[in-house]
Amino acid sequence: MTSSAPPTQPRRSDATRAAILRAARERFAADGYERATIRAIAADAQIDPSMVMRYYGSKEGLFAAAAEFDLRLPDLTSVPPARLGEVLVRHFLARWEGDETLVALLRAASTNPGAAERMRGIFANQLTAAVATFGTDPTLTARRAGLVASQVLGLAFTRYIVRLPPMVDTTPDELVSWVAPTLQRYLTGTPPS
Amino acid sequence: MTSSAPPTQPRRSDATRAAILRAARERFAADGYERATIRAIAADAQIDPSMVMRYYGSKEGLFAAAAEFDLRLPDLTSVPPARLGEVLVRHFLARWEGDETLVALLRAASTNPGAAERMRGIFANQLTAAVATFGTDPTLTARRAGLVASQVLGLAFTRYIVRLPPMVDTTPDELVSWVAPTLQRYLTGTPPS
DNA sequence: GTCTATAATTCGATAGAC
DNA sequence: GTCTATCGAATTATAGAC
Repeated sequence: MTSSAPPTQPRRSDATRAAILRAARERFAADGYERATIRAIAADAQIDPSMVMRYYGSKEGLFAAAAEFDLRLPDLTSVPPARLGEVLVRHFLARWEGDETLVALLRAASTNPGAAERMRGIFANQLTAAVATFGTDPTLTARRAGLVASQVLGLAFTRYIVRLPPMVDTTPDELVSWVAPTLQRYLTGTPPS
Repeated sequence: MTSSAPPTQPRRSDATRAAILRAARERFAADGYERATIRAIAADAQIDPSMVMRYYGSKEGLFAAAAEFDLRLPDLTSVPPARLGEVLVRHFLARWEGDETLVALLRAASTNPGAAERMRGIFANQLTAAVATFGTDPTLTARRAGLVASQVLGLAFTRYIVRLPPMVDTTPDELVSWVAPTLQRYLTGTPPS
C-alpha cells in the first residue's frame, strides 16, 4: 500500500538498486539464468560486482527481485464476453513488448527450478483467478487457464525466445486476429465431451 | 588403410556411443544445455568423461549429435482435410511422450543459440514443408506453420518444462479435443482480413 | 558505502601413459 | 581404446582494507 511512511527519505542507494535490477532483467532475458553472470550485470550497471551481492545476497536473490512480475490482467467482468479472447491476446502482447521481465522469466524458467515455480505461481494465481470470474467448476476453470497459458506462452516462446521468422515478422494486430478466436474458445467454449 | 571393405561390421565402440547419446539426451532434457555437464553425462553412461570428448569433440558436438531429430510428420495429403488438426496434435503428443529428444531440444533452445537455430530449422523445414502440401501462398503457408508451432510448442512448454498442473494432469485425449480445433483453424482457416 | 583480493568450486578441454 | 592427471578459465561468494 502507500506507506504509513515516516519521513523516510529515499536512500541514495535506491538509484543503484534500480540500475542493478534493470541490468539484471536485460541479462536474464537475453542470456537465461546460468549464462547471465553477476559480473556482467554489474558491468552493465557500471558498479562493482560485490555491490550486487551486498544488496541482493546471492544470484538467486537477485533473480527473485528482478523477476517480480504482475500480469496486470484487466477485469474480465467488464469486457464484452464475445471479445474476451481478443482483449486477452492484445493485453499479453502489449505486456510482453513493453517489459522484458516476462521474457527473462520465460527463459529462466526453462532451466531454473525456482523460476519455473514462479512462473507456475503467476499463471496459476493471476490467470486462473481472472478466468474464475466467470465459471463455477474449479477443474474446468483451471483447465481453461492452462490452455490459455499454453497458447500465450507458446506465442512468446516462438516470437521472443526461438524467434521463428514467421512469428517474428507478423505484426501484433495480425497475431491478435489469428489467436483471439483460440483464446475465446479456451475461455468460453463448450468443453469437449 | 586396411579396409576397402564396405561390409562394415559394427564397431565395438558403437554401444558406448549409443550409451553416451542416451545419457546426453536425458541430461540435456532434464537440466538444459549449460547445467548438463559432460562429467555428469559420462557418469550416467558409466564411462570416462574423456571418452565423450574423444567421440564427439566438444560439448557442442555432443549436443548436435544428441539433438538430432525428425518430427516424422505424416503425409498430410492422405489425411481427411477436416481432421488435419486432430491428426497433428495427436501426432505431436505421441512424438513428445515417447522421445525426450524434443524436450532436450526445447529446453536447450531457451538458452543456447545453436539449439535455437536447430529448432528453427526443424519447424521451418519439416513443418512448413508439410503445410505447403495444401496451399500456394508461401507467406501464408509460413504463417500457418508458425501459428501451429506456437500452439504445439506452448503445449510442450507448459506440460513438460514449466509443468503447469492443469496441463500436466490433463490426458492426451482431452488435450487433443481442446487443441485440435485450434490447429485446424491455423491450417485451413480463412486468413483474417 | 565502495572496492581489492582471493577463497573455493567447477567446468571444458588437452596431453600423454599404457 | 581407455584412463590419469592436470591445465586454464570462469564462476559465486567471502573477507577485509579504506
